Amino acid sequence: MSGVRHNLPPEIIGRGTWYDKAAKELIERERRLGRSLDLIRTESGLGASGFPHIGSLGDALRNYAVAMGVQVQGYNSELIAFSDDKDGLRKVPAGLPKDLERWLGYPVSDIPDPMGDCHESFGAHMTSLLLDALDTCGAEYTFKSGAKVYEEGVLNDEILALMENAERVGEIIKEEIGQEKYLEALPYFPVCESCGRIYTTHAYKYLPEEHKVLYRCAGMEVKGRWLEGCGYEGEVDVLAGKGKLSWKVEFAARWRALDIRFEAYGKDIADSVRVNDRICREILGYEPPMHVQYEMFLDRGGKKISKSAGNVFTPQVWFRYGSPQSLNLLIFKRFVGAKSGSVEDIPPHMDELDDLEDVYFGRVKVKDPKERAKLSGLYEYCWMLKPPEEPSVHIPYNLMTNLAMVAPKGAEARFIREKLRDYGYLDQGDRGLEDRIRYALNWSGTSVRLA
RNA sequence: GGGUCCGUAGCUCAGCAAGGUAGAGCGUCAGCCUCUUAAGCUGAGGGUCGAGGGUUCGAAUCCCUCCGGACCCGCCA
Repeated sequence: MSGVRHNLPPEIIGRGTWYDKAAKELIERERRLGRSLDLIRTESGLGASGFPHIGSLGDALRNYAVAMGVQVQGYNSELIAFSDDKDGLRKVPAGLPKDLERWLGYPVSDIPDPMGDCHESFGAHMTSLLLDALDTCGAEYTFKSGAKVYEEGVLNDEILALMENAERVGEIIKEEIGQEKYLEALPYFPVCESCGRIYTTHAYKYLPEEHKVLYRCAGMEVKGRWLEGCGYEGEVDVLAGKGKLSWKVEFAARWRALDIRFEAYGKDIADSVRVNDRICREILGYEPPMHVQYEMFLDRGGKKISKSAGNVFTPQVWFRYGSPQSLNLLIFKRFVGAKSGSVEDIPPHMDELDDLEDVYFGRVKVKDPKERAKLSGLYEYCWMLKPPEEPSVHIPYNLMTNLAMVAPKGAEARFIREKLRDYGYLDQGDRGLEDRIRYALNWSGTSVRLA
């Protein structure tokens, strides 16, 4: 038996992807913890204080993918999409009127919609952009508004526990990240009763009998800029939904109140998650959800995508040039690694999705069963486990854009279709061709304008 | 100060979860095809997998150390 392979042939888990492995680990962990397996929830926090970019969508989709993996294993799951719309406005997003500055520090759910009166608030508008993208991508979720959650008192048990143990909370925060602020301050931001802002208040004393905090509107430095408080001294019932928990403890409260079992997060909030894990376990007595940390989306130059740098790349931009499934592919194909997110990524992902489709439909043979399962499974995840019955027509994206660029004005679609027929691309049908033509025309139109 | 990721062909990267004969695209070169196009097809060349150690019958893959590059946190969220 010398020289033989000692490894047993690997069992393929679920659809063979990373998500299936993670889902299996998650279920095993829950089983070990002795918790109910009736409904396994994952969560994603939706930023509501700026235009959602590709990274915001990525967070939600990754967490949704793990929920799908749980379903593949035969269990019920659900993604909670939690809008952080009780957060204050810290900065006026690029592209919006400067006079929004007067709303800095106000909860985004209290600021009027600056983009017409189509939504009930600034936060609602931003949130809806992200939810639209999730819908387009085919994700299913249960939506929660942070502001409403506070109003409805969903987190009240947790808020009481945190206030009553505020001293211990402060110690944990100091131990984990060295920040001493919460040795003094309570981890709660009241909305100032006088001026309406949330980031200018400083909660300094808790009255347990009345479950109220005393605060003063003292001002705070936000994003390198001093937000002057109005000086008001007041008190607020922490169970009345007139404020919010600091992020240092809010995750923990959400996890327990909403019974969250898994949450992936970007490395920018790694410290916060570490603190929240301890708060959740030690103060709230709830074993925190399983976590996986992922890398941020970077642009082609390796820079963090930021609104101020002007390299914002939104899901809506992607959908102009590529299919929702190709965007899902960008997000799903690697979970933890760094990745770029720019328009340059669209053509290769459109082509790569075609390759995966060939594997899924057996038109391309992959010898290694593990490899085949992984590629085929990735394809299914890109379609949110609802892949089409028939493959679409496959045409290299570059060819499409090339034809689009030379097509005569006014007859582009007909020209492209005729050329493709001549080239023999349409012999097997033209399923999905209309979309591909639209993407290519959008692409070439933009390229021409840029040139 | 704390943490994460990356380093594989000229370029951009995949492969690493779950160890089993180093891959793709682009570029280059040779040829073919085509109604001119950043189009298409066939083939070729090209890599001590950042360095060193460890585990192993076997390491790009797992572990440790180091080097180089980048990012995040140390305000707030």
